[in-house]
Order: sequence, then C-alpha cells, then structure tokens
Amino acid sequence: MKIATWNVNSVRAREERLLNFLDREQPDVVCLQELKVREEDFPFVIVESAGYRAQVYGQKTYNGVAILSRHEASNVVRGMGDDVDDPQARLIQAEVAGVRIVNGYFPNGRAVGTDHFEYKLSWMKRLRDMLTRDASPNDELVLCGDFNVAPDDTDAANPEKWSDSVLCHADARAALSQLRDWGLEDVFRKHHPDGGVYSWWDYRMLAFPKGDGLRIDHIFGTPSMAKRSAAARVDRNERKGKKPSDHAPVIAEFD
DNA sequence: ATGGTTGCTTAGCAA
Repeated sequence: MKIATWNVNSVRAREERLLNFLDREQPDVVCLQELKVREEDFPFVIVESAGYRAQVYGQKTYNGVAILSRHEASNVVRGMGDDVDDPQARLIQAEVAGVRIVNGYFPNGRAVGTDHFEYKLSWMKRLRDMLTRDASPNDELVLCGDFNVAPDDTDAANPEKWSDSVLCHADARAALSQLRDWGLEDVFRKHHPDGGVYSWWDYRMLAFPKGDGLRIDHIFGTPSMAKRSAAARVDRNERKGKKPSDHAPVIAEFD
C-alpha cells in the first residue's frame, strides 16, 4: 500500500501536476492539503479520469483537505467531531482498505505569541483528544499531512535561522510529542534516522535552490502500521520546474 | 533588518 501526502497550495493551480503525479506514482491513497476550493468546485472529473475517488472537505480561498484513493473509501468524517465550532476545513478522515487515514492541514501559527499560534497549539491538542476519544493505538491508523512542525533540528537545513519560528518552536514540538505519545511513530523518520531530508521550501528568497528546507509534511502511523512500513521518500522533483507547490509530496510504502 | 513569491481575488491577506 502506497500512501502519499502533498500540500498542493491550490488544487486548481496544480491540476496538471497532480495528474502527472497520480499517473507516475500510482499511489493507493493521496492526502491533499490547502485545496483552496469549495467542495462543489473541486476537480472531481479530472481526478476520477485518473482512476481515483475523492473525499473532499473544502473551503473557499483557504484551507481544504481531500483524500484520494483508488479503492473505495468508507466512514468519511469531516472535521474533528468535537464540540468546538471551527469553520476552518483542516481535517478529513476515511477508511481505505482496512486502514484509517487521518489527513490534517495543521495551522501554520503565523508568529509565536499571536492568537494564530495559540490556535495552532489548541488544534493539535484537539487532534490528540480526538484520537484518544475515537481511536486506539492498536488500530491500523495513519496520520498524514502538512503538520507545519519540523520535529527536531535535523529536520531543518538551517536550524538556528528557524529556531524561533512557528515551525520549530519548542511549544509546537512539545504539542507534536504529545500527539506522538498517544501512540504514533514518525514513519518517514524510521527510514531516514539522520534527518537532512526536507519537504517544504519557501517560495521567497530562492529557498529551494539554496537548499533552505524544512521537513514539516509527515506520515505518522500506529505501531502496527510503522511495522508494515517498507520505505519512505520525498519527491523533490515535484518542487522543480514550472509552477510547483512550495511543498513536495512525501510518499511511504506499507507491506 | 528588510524583502523576497505565490494564489485567491481583485488590494490585501495568508503562507
């Protein structure tokens, strides 16, 4: 089973790249973030022509997440399913081939000390609470997405430059640890223990050619899924060429 | 220190 996660930064701006990606990689499941589109405007026809179904939690202009799958998806849930009134479309779940797929577009947080950063931390806590409430570490569950957190300094090319940013801040990393401690393993890390592999490069300041990357897109799994994981990689080529997203896809394979 | 880019929407925000 091949599972990919990709922040496309507008699914409509990335239609051609998405089709090429599906055709080339033939993943079983693709978790997309930052669709920037309402569900009714999602390019279902194009995705279906490539042989995929799409479960979409859309939003105009901002956010939006989707789970694409070659096989049928069931038990689709949009949002956290808690009592918080949150208009931001950042989480969708579905069961595919016996695996519970949780796809999140974690809040960026903008700047430490702002309400946006507090929202990021509370959103991550809500996600942990949701797992505690609705799932078990004994499940076959995979949590993918743009976490907007680099787990440690080996996940940044220039850790000192980013140390105080919302992507590397100690509070964000602590919230990530809390999530991991529920019963998740960083599947990508398992295959790249020394770090130095990145998934996002800012559009600005020539970050990609300068190699100023961060690993903020992740595939986490419960112990049984981590055990099944056979390989993981970043498709850096998707960050090259004409009209790339600022994120590259992360891909993991499971036995 | 600042500014740099992209996308959505149409000048300003978010990342």
